[in-house]
Amino acid sequence: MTEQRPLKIHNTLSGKKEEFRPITPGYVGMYVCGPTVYNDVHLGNCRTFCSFDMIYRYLLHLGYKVRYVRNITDVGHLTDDGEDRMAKGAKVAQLEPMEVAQRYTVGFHDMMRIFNTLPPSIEPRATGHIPEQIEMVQTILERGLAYERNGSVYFDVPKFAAENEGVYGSVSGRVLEDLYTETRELKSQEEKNHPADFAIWMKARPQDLMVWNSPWSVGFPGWHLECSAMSTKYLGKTFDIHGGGNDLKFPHHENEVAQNHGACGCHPANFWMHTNMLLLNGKKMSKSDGNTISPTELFTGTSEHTSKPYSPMAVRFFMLMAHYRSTLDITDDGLMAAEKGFLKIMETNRILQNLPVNARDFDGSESDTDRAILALIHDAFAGMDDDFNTAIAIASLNEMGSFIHKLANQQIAPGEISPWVIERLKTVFSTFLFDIFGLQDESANSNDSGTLEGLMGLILEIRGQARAQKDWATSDKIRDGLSAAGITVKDGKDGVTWAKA
RNA sequence: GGUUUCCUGGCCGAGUGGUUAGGCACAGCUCUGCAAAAGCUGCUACAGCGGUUCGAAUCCGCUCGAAACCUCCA
Repeated sequence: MTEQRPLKIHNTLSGKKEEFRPITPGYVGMYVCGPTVYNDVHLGNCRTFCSFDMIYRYLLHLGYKVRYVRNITDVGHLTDDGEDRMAKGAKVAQLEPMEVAQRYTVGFHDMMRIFNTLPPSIEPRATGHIPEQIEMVQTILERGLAYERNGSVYFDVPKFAAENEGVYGSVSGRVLEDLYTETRELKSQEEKNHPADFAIWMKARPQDLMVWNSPWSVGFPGWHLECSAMSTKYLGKTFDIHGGGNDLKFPHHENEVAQNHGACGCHPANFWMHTNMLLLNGKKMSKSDGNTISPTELFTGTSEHTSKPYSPMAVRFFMLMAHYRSTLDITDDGLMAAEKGFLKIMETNRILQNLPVNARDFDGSESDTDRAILALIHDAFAGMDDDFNTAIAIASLNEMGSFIHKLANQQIAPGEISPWVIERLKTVFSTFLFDIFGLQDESANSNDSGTLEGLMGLILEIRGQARAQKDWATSDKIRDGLSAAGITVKDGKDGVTWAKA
């Protein structure tokens, strides 16, 4: 493994950017909390997973061997009324709980594919790791950090906090004393010694459908336990990066740390990364209060919040324009700007990749233009190295784009940019756009593009003949007709090109 | 109520003690048969009030406003 460039990552534990050093040089273990599959994925999930997809891709780009684990939660989440989420969905739809999980897992995977995210290395399911979770409960009990009450097992937060100073609260920044006084009055908490305690094993009630036998009762594992058990199983007791949405900091991640710590006496992850929320109308998107827009609605333009459909890649680009730790407000104007920006940068890339590289033009020196472009390339990577700042990288690419267009328009002389710099530009652009940002050229990607190319070639040839004869009526009729069909004709100095609008 | 974060130009959004981020929109120009595209130029902002500093949008304090978490949520 060769030396990696210094990479800075914002660590929730310290609240600062820290230089990233993997436990094993060249290898990265990354765990990201995945979706609970009891409903269609919503956009907020997509932003988080797109962000971590970009992070995963950049780590790969840097040459790391990454084991990326992202779980599927198909049991254990309790709803407000204490009912298991999977069971609730099942009752509504008259389906087996696992049938519900399966349906939404498939839907989730479809959506991830639409957003062009790479699949994780391992995608463990909570229901597939019940024995591991039971084992962990046992270990925690043996270490005296949990207690059994009527068949349920609760994690003893005060005891844990007393024995491990500074650990509980390290993720969420919460002060233990505050927790005791702040925790709201919740029903059915009588069994707990302390309001801050949480269940690691729940005894089933008659209405619970997804249950397993355990030393304590027939029941099911607590919500936070699956991530502890599965991250340990696949990444080890301590691994490099643990990620998830901001809203999981408390209680989920805090309790996860407590469990891992309680079971093995060590901190599970060196770096905790949290993505920020997607906002709609200035507020967090939320499943429960209806302030939401689904990815499908975004793609079809059927939401009241948008004026037109936006393609998946336009949406992905929209997300990339903001830093992953910033909140991102979804607005129609913002999406429109992103869509334009996306189409333009893809077009710039197409022009760039078609630029001829003529070695004879190279006079052997490094021009000011060369240096300017090289500086921009440096900026783009420096932005990524600084906590994955995609906004900086995009800004740098746009500035490179200006040079590319000028070169293509012969507004700067071909000799002003060295051939090797153009080659470098080509590599940098495709690396960023496709490998790191995970974008796809949607216009190139339709099945009938070959047919379309042929048709367009013919049509534009006819138009060219009309123009040569100054038959503007025919020429404009073709242009307007194509425009109406969604194709923009671009007359350039060296001929005609076209693009889907 | 407690904890934390944020407030950037018409809009979206980076950044951060001293230099125009970038995009979108808009205006003018170049090119063009016209238009589009592309290029060039213009638009130079950091919620308010104090303080620190040679210098702050960037650090500190207060105020206003917003958001997140404290309860399932990415």
